[in-house]
Amino acid sequence: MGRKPRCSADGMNKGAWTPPEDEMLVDYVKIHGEGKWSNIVKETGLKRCGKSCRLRWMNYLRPDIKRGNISDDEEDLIIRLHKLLGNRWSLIAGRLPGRTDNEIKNYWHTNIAKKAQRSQSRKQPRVDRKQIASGSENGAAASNVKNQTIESQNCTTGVVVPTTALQENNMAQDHLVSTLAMAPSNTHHENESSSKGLASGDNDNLSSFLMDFHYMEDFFKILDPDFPKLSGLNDITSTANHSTNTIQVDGDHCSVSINGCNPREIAEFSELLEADWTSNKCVQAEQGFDFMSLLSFLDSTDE
DNA sequence: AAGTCATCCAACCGCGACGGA
DNA sequence: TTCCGTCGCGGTTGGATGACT
Repeated sequence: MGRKPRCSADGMNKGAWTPPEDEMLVDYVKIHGEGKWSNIVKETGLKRCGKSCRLRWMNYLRPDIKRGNISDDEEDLIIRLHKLLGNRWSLIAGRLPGRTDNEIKNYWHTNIAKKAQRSQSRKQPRVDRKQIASGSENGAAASNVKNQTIESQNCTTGVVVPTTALQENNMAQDHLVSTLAMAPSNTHHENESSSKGLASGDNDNLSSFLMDFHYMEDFFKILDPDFPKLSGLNDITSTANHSTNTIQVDGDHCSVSINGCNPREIAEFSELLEADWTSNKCVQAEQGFDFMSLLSFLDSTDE
């Protein structure tokens, strides 16, 4: 694939942006809108590569950027979403209006991860980043420590609790809804969610269906900015043929079938499930979706 | 006051995905 | 189908700044 030369390779500026450069970029975006970043260089003479322009705009110049400290609520949301999505910072940022993926990523590494590290292992020696960068033996050891920390954040508890009892699943679903009740303000969760259990008799299908979409309504609301078609779940589930909307486990592979969703959305969602959920044993082939395991997964923080 | 250490965060880099020719 | 240009993402770096001695 033809890779463009690095920004520094053709006389482009590097480092911190100056106010005039910011101004040029803002003016350009005002007129032409976002995108076509590579054209900025040609059309404005700004000595920054398109990539750098995009980054500057997305992370700093965008008018809807929220400044200031991450609130407790936002931190809580980040932690929960990270459990669910892993290091998919852009997805997480999509649920925090005004926050950027870079900001959240930085916040995670400087605050949340640190908290986890402290609580996980007070015995670990302090990690000097310079040592890590040096590649020395000590640096390698420090790097290992760092990796361990990161792994500890990527919760891998995944204790699979056998969940055959209907009541248990209902309780789990209630918990799930409340656990995930941190969607953007445009969504809210009603107590009625708890009534969407398996008591309808659908549990006969548990062996083949991961879940019925009735039970995942709240979850999909959270995902809706990325899977917009899923946000119409109310419509889907209110119809009699909702049984055609399925998430199914076949061996180690998740497959998703959703009416009205384009293949790409479905593929992305399938990938999410497979990468983040199946790997954490929240779902198991031939056993259906295990709410209790997901809850264990969500709750198994390293606090 | 000066030097050192620790922290934060803006910016860079490499890679994969995607779309158009 | 292949190639190329572009975009977007996640990991990483390093300069600026504050805290500490």
